[in-house]
Amino acid sequence: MTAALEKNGLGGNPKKQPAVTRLDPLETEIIDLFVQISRLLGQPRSLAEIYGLLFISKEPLAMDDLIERLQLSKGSASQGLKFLRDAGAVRVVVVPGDRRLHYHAVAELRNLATSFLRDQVVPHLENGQKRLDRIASMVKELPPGERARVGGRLAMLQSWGKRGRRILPLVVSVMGR
Amino acid sequence: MTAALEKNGLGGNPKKQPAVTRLDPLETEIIDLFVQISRLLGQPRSLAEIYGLLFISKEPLAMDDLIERLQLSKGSASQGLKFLRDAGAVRVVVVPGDRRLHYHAVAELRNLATSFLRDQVVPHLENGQKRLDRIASMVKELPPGERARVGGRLAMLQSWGKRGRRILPLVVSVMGR
DNA sequence: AGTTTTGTTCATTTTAACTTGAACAATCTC
DNA sequence: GAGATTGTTCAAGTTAAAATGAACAAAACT
Repeated sequence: MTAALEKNGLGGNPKKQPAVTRLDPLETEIIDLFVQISRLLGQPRSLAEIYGLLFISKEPLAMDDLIERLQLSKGSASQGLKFLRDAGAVRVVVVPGDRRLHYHAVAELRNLATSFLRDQVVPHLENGQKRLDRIASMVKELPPGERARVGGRLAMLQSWGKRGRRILPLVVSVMGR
Repeated sequence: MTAALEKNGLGGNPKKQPAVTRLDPLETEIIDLFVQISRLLGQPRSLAEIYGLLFISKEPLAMDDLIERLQLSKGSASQGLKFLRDAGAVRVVVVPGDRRLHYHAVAELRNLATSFLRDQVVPHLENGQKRLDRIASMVKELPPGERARVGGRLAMLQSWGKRGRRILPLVVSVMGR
């Protein structure tokens, strides 16, 4: 265990180092909320912790800060921030006089929803569409009896896909503004 | 042995054992489609396999059939069917002259979407709402300066929750009929 | 140039979720 | 009522996803 995060007492810790600035109860509660959301959306916990802390922090934070306060490994922090950057959920902030990159949370729900759909949902739907096309061509080869029955099921699946795709703009519009 | 799953096409395999009544390519493809959807929705693969095979099967299938054709353990099959039953995604069919329960897939998208939302999404939202209330009461205790800033963030979260809940009926209506 | 700071990558370890199968219960058959 | 059939439960095992941390690269000081 690295010295940096050695002691972490809940009991008051001396002045000295900026030290293990523990999360206060409100921060903890907010982060837990994001962790819960991340489970619903199937995203890893560390992402939620990072985003959550950035969301509630007054000042932009550097990777160091996140590592210390959330007790993350360097690797998790780096990868998590990369993901959140790519998803447009956090933005880099340059703090004068500090070489480290800082981050703040993008809090516009519309942006978040849009990029989540674009990155996590749309690819699945497209992939599913390809698979459906393949299935459709297999069904054509079936003997007539089978073809009728299986064709009915196929039609259902196709309609599901269509409805799924119809939902997307709707979601965006409700999240919008 | 039920007649339903006897034939197996694919390179003829000797008589003797009923053997691994393998899935034909179309069944495989359909099941894979459901497996993919299950990943998007964060449900276990075995659920998708069971539902997928029932979805495309002409006749209702017994647990035995599922175990044999999907190579599942008894435990997975039993638990998977229980879950699907509870979720309203499959229904029990009594086949005269066979003591075993059989199952067929409920294919109405509206039903599926509704019970998915009810079981998997709504509880999260309610839980989140409770957490938000707890957070709101913590924010009240804050010194005025902090309270203003944090209050702004809190308001955002509350509005996210509201929008989330507004989406639900919308989804149901688009999936409906 | 050398040293320190900042950040990324990726092979390994850990964790949480899923699956397994043996024990058990309930019901039917003879 | 002994044995077979059908189905459930749950402790233990397996597996896939996520976290770790050491090695590395790039840039910024001195």
